[in-house]
Amino acid sequence: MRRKITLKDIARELEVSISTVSKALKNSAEIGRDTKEKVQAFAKLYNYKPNNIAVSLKNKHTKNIGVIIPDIVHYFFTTVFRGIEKYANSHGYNVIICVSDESFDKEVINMEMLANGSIDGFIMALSGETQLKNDFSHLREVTDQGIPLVLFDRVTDEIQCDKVILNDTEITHQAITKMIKSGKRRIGLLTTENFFNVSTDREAGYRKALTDNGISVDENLILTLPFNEEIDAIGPFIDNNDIDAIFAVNEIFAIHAMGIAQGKGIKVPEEISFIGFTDGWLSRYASPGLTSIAQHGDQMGEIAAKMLIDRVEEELKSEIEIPFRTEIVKASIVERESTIN
Amino acid sequence: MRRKITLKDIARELEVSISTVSKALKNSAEIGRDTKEKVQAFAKLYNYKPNNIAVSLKNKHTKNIGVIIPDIVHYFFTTVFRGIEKYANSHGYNVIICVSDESFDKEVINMEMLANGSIDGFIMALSGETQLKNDFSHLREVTDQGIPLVLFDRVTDEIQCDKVILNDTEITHQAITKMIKSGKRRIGLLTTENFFNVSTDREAGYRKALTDNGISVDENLILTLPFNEEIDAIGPFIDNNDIDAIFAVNEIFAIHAMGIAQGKGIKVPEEISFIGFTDGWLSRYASPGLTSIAQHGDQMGEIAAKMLIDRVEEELKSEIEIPFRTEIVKASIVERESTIN
DNA sequence: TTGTAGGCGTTATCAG
DNA sequence: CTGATAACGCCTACAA
Repeated sequence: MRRKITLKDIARELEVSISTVSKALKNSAEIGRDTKEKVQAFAKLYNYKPNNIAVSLKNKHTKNIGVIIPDIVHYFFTTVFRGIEKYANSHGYNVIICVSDESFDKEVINMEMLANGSIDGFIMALSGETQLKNDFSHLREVTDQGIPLVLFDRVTDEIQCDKVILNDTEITHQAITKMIKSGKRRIGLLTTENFFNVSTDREAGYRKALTDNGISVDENLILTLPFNEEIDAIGPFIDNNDIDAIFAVNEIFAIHAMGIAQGKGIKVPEEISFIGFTDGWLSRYASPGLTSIAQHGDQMGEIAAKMLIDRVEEELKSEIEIPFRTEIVKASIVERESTIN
Repeated sequence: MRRKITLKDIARELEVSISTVSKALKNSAEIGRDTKEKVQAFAKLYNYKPNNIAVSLKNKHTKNIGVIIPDIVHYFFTTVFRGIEKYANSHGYNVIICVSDESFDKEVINMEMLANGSIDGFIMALSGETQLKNDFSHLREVTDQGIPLVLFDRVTDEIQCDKVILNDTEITHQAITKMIKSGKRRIGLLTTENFFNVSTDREAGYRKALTDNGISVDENLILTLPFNEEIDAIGPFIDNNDIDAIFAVNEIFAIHAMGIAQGKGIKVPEEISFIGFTDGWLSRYASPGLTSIAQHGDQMGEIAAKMLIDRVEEELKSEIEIPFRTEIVKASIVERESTIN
């Protein structure tokens, strides 16, 4: 078990000084040709690689990005993460990922763990509890220390930082309008507790689309479902409201609702059509295929990573402050068989 | 923008030495009560936290675990990751995750990035290309340096290290036997290229179950599908082989096949029954619900993390060598409506 | 009870 | 062209 070799080891073996070795390996012009060659050959032979930790300590940046998301077994977050990882890796950064599990406390603990030098910046989506409590002191803590932060999807106006969001309101407006155009009038909305900014935005799009098309909003057609998968309310909701279309703020709700409708012998999409947010595996493989809103998580992730890394690297070079930006990713509607074209 | 405070800062402010501060914060008996109180109060006030990087450099371990998996948008890997993250976090470790994307080169690059001091050990599942090439020099490189490694699911006998695997052969045997017991005789197997150890193991279970039950293996009933989702072959496969059951080595193949069968008007499970590996969202929400093999990814992840952390921490304390272990997680069959009970 | 010094591995500045 | 020295932030054996 050959231990990792250090500059010091090379210096000792070659009977030169540590700094000579360091410079030789960087091909510094200060070092003589033969010394350089000797050192480089030796280093290659013993597979020398600088110790990341020591470099980090010296340079005061780690080339690590911290990502904190509410859940990993979740198509959308997974794709965002993939985008982050892809961009980060191709730019020499590693990704440390923590899962808040929708818990405020875990989010705080994770941030503290990482904020003590382990990472150069954060990319995160707020946990449900954090949005509920509306307490962002841990984020402020971090930004006050000058650690760059990029929020995506689940964001808040309370914190000044870079953000990447979806055009939730607009795309929902489009989707609802599409349903109306296809002749639907009694369109149900399946949503989550409204402390989620995304649910609020989607509901706004829903309401506006209806009124823009001369349909008044019937509050009975809006069903708020709890966090966990308690879906018993969907059956009666369909039965009692003369519904002819359902828009759901996530894939699971949509698939559930469609299954329940099919179980009642209701024809999809003729009698009830369905659209769900998140164009994941479920939407693709449902039968009939579920028309859905593609959130382009990969793209959001790449943008978030780019914003963060750009900021990190700018701050290294210059002292000029970059203003915070909010990038909006445009969702798209993926048409399948659960809606009338 | 208040920068992070260091021991040196505290020492300067309080006009004591750095080591006094260091000891005081650790409640060392060497330090006088009032000095300790003064230092601790000051540290709390300014929210002092030791710099992880400096501690890592000093202690020569980072409290980071490197995880390398082939894919993240994949139910099974996601659950394993969740298990790893959960165990690691509760033991003060962070998780750095890299995605090999089934590519040998990416796997190598990622390992090299992390092996230079960033992590205390690796947990990984081999990429498809790595299993195909059968080249594990990058793993050996790492283990030779004394970096602990735990392989899970996609493993190899070529490398001596801790491993966590599923009882693939056995559970497949059980599942096939179950199908036979329910009256099925022409049982098809949908599998992937056999360089994956898991596919090989599952096929072995399939073959053994048939012969154990007096059914000879018909090679026409084994369909090998490529990596990507090329599924055109499934239709003819069903048509031409008088098939009455299908076992698939993953969820997607199973769902695809079931959809194709349903499209042909074939009754599930009476005419053809289905079982798929991976008890993910798709299996749960398919209609009919897909009977599937739960791989208990969370559990595999926790075990892998425990094995790794135990080894890392043992090596710090003592010099005794812990022998390598292979833990076997027992899968279970989740019965749904795609099979006859 | 407190402080000094050396070191973890690297880099950068400055002197020779 | 090469080397000594200091520094990044922390820890600890040893000295005072």
